Amino acid sequence: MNQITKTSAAEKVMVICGVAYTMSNCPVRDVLDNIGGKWNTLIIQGLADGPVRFSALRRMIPDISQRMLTQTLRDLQRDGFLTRTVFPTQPPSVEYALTDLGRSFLAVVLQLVTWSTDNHAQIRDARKAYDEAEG
Amino acid sequence: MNQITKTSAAEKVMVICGVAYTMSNCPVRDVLDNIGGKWNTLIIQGLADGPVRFSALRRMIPDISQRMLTQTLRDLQRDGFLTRTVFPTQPPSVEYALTDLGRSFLAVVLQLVTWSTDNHAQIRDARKAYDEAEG
DNA sequence: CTGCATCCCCGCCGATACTG
DNA sequence: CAGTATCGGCGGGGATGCAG
Repeated sequence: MNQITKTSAAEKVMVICGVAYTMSNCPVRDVLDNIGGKWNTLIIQGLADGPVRFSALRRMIPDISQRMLTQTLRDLQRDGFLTRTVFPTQPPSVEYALTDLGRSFLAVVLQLVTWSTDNHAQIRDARKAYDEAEG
Repeated sequence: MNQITKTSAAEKVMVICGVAYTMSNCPVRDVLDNIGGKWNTLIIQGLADGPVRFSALRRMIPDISQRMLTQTLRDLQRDGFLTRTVFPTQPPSVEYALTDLGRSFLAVVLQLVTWSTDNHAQIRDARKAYDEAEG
């Protein structure tokens, strides 16, 4: 039987591709958090061409609040996707850059972008048809 | 300049890989909604081997509430990832199955799973190192 | 320039109870 | 069996103001 998640006596367990994980140590969850967030993938893409300073990132993604920029950058740094280097200038400047892990992840993100654009029309059509049918 | 999103006079615009979208018609957003959700990818994987009935899905993913199962299935159906077929038995039975689009999407999800498991250890280590350094 | 703290809204999601 | 309806918590994320 192809069981995805199961509830054992004490601990919730999810089975993905035949391997069991708890909800808290599931690798897919860890990655999903870095994909599902509103700004994560945009920031990753923003760093694709090399190190970028904080204020430059803000200009690249004007819609983001600096609160979310700071927070998302910290999350991504914590997970090892990017590095943060502070230059002791006056006023200080901070540069963010993808790590090897981050570049590897960027490849996955770009595949996602490719698939999305390739199939966007189909999704929109399905959505429209569904909404018209149900009302 | 590699601008990701820009704010024009009236409408917020995001630029991904050189192409501009509004926040509401962005293809990546549409797909991200189907990836970032808590249960979407699990359900997609649950249907990998063929059509599955509602109650069978519940058994495959015991942690999910039937509220979220119903809702996520409806969302995925709306976007054209799966079909819903009702059999007029007594009591009624409903079968869910991936569409071609859904199977295509499943491939993306599986690549995500692969990348996650391959790089899980590295992420956990980075996270641990970060937490120990900062406190 | 970069970042933190605070307030607050809103949508996801869980729990529970009820229908054809 | 396969839903729907309702309530409520919790967290993501926006707006604003302050600090080094």
